[in-house]
Amino acid sequence: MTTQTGQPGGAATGRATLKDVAHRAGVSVPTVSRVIAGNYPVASATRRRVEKALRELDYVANTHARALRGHGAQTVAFVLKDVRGPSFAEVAHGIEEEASRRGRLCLVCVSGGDPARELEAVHLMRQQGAEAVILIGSVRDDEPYRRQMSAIARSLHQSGSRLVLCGRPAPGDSVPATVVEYDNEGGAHAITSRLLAAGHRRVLFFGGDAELTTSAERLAGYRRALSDFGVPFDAALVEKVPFDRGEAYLSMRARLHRDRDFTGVFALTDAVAAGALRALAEAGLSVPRDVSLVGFDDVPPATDLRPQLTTVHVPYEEMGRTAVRLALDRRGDGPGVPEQHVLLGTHVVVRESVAPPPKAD
Amino acid sequence: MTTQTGQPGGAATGRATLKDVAHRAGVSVPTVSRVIAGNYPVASATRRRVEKALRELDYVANTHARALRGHGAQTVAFVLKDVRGPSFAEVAHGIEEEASRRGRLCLVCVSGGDPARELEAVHLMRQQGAEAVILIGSVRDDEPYRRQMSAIARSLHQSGSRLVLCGRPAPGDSVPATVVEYDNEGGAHAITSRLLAAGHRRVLFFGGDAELTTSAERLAGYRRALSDFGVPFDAALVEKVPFDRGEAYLSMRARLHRDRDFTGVFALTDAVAAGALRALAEAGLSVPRDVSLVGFDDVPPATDLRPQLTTVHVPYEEMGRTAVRLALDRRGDGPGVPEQHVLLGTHVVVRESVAPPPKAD
DNA sequence: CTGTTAGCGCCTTCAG
DNA sequence: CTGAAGGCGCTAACAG
Repeated sequence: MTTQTGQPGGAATGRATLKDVAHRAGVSVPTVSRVIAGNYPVASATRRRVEKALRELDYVANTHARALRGHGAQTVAFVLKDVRGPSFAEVAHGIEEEASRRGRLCLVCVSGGDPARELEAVHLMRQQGAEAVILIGSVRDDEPYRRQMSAIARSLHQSGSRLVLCGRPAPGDSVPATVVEYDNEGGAHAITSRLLAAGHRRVLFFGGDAELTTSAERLAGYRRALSDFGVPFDAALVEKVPFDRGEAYLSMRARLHRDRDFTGVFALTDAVAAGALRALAEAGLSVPRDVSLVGFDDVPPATDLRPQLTTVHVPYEEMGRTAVRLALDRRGDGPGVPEQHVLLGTHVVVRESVAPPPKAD
Repeated sequence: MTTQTGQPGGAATGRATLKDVAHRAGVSVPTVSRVIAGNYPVASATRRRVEKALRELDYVANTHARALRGHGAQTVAFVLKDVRGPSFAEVAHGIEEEASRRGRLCLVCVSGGDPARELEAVHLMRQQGAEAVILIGSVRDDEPYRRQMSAIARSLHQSGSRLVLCGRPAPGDSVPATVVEYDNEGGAHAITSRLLAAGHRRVLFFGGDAELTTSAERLAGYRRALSDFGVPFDAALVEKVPFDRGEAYLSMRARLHRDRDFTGVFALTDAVAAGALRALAEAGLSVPRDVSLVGFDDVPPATDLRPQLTTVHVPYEEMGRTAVRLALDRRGDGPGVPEQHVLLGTHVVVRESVAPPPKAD
């Protein structure tokens, strides 16, 4: 590595170091360092020579050496299930924008929804000394989850970093973590209420693995709305289907083959709604004339559907931005009052997919 | 930092270091290192004590120190315009999957399409000593671009890293960069030919900034198809519109207001097609009965459109994977034969949005 | 089997 | 204004 030829300045291979630059400029290493930092007096003749050498050798500082020396790595890390999901992508975008606004680089990992992979990713990020580790998306909220998150939060906290939980529940009180959630239950309540207010009484809750917090919370909102309207809950109207548009299509097709005992559908996500819509259309059912349909997420493709989807807006991008902001601004606080919890609002976006149920009930 | 209390093992703040662990286990630092590496004989009694201390102190290695010591940072870096674009997201996913399969962490930056921001990102990534720097997406292929990319490629190459250009042209020959492109021109030719073969003669080329390579190449394919079918090119049938669905909608609405002098539309991307479709539908034009419409990209939401979009499939995810694979496998090669160039194939996916033009021509 | 020594690239004292 | 010395955390050589 560097110049082992004895000849100063004849960089052979590898990146040029301060030493190489110093040799070439005929000065000492600290002088070069000072020219770069610019926060110390250096004779302008010297400075010019150094700057020339810097340019000629195409010098770039070594972040690792810098991180080792003092100021840790200026990085923000995050883990998500899959960047291809539009809602995840929005969160990621928010994180990246806010991080880069603050001069930070981002580390990403995808977990594919596998908790073990997520843990592994966290481990790598811890090794990197990331300033914040942001974990995104729904989980099974069980004991192991809480225990693990608490442990991670504490480890990170102790090493001067911060765990941020985004769109997933806090693992318990007095755990030094930042939690940024959005109002799943409220959004689900509001959108279900729309359907109910329009006169629907048989509303299919379509999609979701009840084990996952997102599904559970949306289901809870659905049930509360039902109860507000005095409509009894019917377990037969809860259809369990994966998050995916293709699966959703198949699932709705099967359901329609079995029965059509509903006039409204609350799809767990916009993508699921898209799949459902296709099955509905193929079955000769018109939305919203025969069946009303709503989604959740308000991702851009929701406006490409015909009819355009009435759905719940979730501030995903803001969630990402907030995660970074809170984690970074909180740095330097002592161990006092370590928890932080933010709940972002959601709201219904009315478009074209809801109408009163058909008369012939 | 670390344990300055004099009391061994009483880690106060900051992450535990090998020294802390060594103190607590009553051994020397290298011994701990050896236990961790596991590639050296250590007495099992000692090993157990060390492992206990490791656990108790919640030790994690410091990547920066490791990177500094020898084997550089095990990271792959990439820059893209915006993760929210489905096609970009697919590339990103391919990169992340392949990188994590090889135990690498990913560094990301978004540029917003601004070359200056992109350059800045590259600089940061160079400082990080990333094993590969992958630049994704369309560019203006001018002299400054080529010069800059060549310079970056050479710098990176010299420091043992690698520049990968993904979905953008090579900056010239004998530049030590890896280029992974896909066949824009061929895809555009094929899909335009579909329209032409169905009998269309007035095909609107809808969307795109001709300055950008992607647009230019797709336009070239369109023109070649025209020429193959003996249809004269008409500049009035080239509508310049941004990549965005919303802009596309507005643009198509305006166009339809002006004239309807076409029976087929080749939208530059699926998102643009979605916007166009909406305007078409609102104008009372049925696709494909009145107008045929095709897109490019074959992203998942293309199947949510009604009718489902006939489009060109682009292997975005594979592009990402290939980028990582080539960059990492090529490491250790000498300076000989440094260029690498891969052109991935594209193909038409026939769905429902193309039909013969209406009879009443 | 284990400890001592040295140095990766950088920056911050401290002396000139 | 500039150089010499030391150390961040880790690992690879060498001793013992």
